[in-house]
Amino acid sequence: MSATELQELLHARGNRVTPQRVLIHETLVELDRHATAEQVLERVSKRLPNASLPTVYAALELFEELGLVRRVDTAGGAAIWDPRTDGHPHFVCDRCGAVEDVDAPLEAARALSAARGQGLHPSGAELVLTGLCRSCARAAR
Amino acid sequence: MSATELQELLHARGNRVTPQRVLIHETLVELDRHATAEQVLERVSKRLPNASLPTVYAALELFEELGLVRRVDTAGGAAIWDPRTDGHPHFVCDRCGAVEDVDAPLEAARALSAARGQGLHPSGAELVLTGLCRSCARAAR
DNA sequence: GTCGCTGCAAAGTATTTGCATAGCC
DNA sequence: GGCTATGCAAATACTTTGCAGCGAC
Repeated sequence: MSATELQELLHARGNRVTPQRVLIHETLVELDRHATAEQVLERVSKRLPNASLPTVYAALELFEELGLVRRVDTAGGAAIWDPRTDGHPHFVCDRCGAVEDVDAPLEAARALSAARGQGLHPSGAELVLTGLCRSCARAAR
Repeated sequence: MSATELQELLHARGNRVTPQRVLIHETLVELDRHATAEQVLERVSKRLPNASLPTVYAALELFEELGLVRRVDTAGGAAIWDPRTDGHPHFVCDRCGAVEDVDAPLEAARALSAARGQGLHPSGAELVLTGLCRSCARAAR
């Protein structure tokens, strides 16, 4: 998504186009990879030294409503914000907490329809695998 | 799992059989439903007034290693501990945070093998759906 | 000019850790 | 009796909230 498209999206909802929001969005696009709020701030701070963590959280939450990012909660550690729009599973290392994308489709269709059958109104699905990442598996041996 | 089996399992690993552990396990079996650490403590406290939250966490973590419960992290809210041994998806309400079991199989086979193909060593999978629960969907209208 | 957004500080929530003591083995 | 698990308190990590001032529109 371009900066122009972001502007239109924000205007359409009556939200203001602030340098912080533009920059945070740009950072997500540049990273092209999930990141924690802290990591986003780190990059944003280079060009906007006074930016704050609450602002980053507010912007990410807004972007989530806009469908631009997905928030993924990883057991214990910090949540990650993923700019990939396709649903894909994530892997979280039990030992070091590292998060990695898993290259596979999501396969949540049956769960979603089962949930609807139970009277729920699901809008999203997250599949999180846990275990040991490469380096931690090696260290454990 | 019976209390006797728990004892054997603990002994086999060199862990002690304490009243707290037995009671926490019993509570999980009685509940037969996912619960937060706080909810477990609440019930345990009725019979063991001095029981503490750190002890509950320690026991739940131990039981997780023993394969007796699964920890499920729900966005933002407290983690839940699920005594069901079959993998099944969970639904978390975006608005009120309520957690509900989804009655469907897990379907993580492709994700698991993809992860292995990426050199990871997955040992578990959690599928979490988000959206609005019955009452929140009704309130939103 | 108005009103939403930001930055700062502080609060809040969930979970973990340090340490002395109790109690299982 | 030795040593692990417990209970208490405090620390930690992450995220959210309150509020005054700034700046987008």
